[in-house]
Amino acid sequence: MTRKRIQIKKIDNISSRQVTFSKRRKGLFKKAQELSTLCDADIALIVFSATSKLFEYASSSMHQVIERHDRYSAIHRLDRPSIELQIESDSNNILRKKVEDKTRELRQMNGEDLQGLTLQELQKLEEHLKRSLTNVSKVKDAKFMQEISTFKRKD
Amino acid sequence: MTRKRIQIKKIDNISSRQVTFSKRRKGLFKKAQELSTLCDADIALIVFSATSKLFEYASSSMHQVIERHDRYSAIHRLDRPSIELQIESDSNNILRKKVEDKTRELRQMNGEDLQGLTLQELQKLEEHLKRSLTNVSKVKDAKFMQEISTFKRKD
DNA sequence: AAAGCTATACTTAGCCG
DNA sequence: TCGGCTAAGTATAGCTT
Repeated sequence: MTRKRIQIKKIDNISSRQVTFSKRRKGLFKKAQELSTLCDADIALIVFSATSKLFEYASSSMHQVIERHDRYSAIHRLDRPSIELQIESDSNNILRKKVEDKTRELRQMNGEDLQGLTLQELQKLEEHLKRSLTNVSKVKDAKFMQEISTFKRKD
Repeated sequence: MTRKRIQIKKIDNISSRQVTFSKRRKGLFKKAQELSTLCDADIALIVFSATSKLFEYASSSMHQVIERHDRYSAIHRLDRPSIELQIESDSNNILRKKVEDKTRELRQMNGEDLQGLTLQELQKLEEHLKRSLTNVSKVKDAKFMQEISTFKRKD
């Protein structure tokens, strides 16, 4: 039990340091991913353990965020050949693509980013939203009636 | 007061999204620095806001951590595929979670899987869909008028 | 050493000025 | 918009298994 408040300084005991590292690392990565989702931020997190093991998280792709950071920082680093060698895993690429697609779909379902769509696509989207709305309203009304009758029965 | 638990999905309201971004970003950076101190880890954290502003933290130097990351990636990709697989599976899990979240959100936007929602949530979803529909209709009508006038000009 | 528990510390969503 | 508040949600230190 966290029955004590701890000081933020290097933990002496090696095994409890490792346990804490693993727990807090997990928490940190979770927070990073939550921030990215909640606020639509692009995040890269690189963690090297004291034993030089690498753990990383990137909301889009590590390569992309680092490149973007470099550009933003306006630091000239022409000698970065190693990064070009990075071959993303197929599985990651597929998942990333999936996230990208669903993000775009959600945006359009929200009525954003519509300028690229054709008239036909817009009509289809409009029909889709009407059907969704009808469904949601139906379920909501049913729920409402249900709550009313539950309330009445209590009298 | 945090009197409610929130869903991890993009926050609709822009100003509360910005407030949350600023608060959680601060928390994330604090956690990163604590982990670094407690466990002697070397950490780099890069955050781009939705408006493309850069926020960064590095326990040593950003440049150094990125270089180290590149070296590690390059070396271990060649020599130690097992560690790469470990990292990949972490990253895959996060991506999978993201796909899952977005899939659920899309289903609800489609008017499916609504039985778990409260009356309040259903009302909110209904309002959301109405706003989206209004937007889409507006863009569609504008496009329609535009195409009509293009057509007329051709005669 | 790894996994699980829980009391406590910490974080934060929604509100107010 | 901003900074501060606080109830409620979440993370985790130290313990147990």
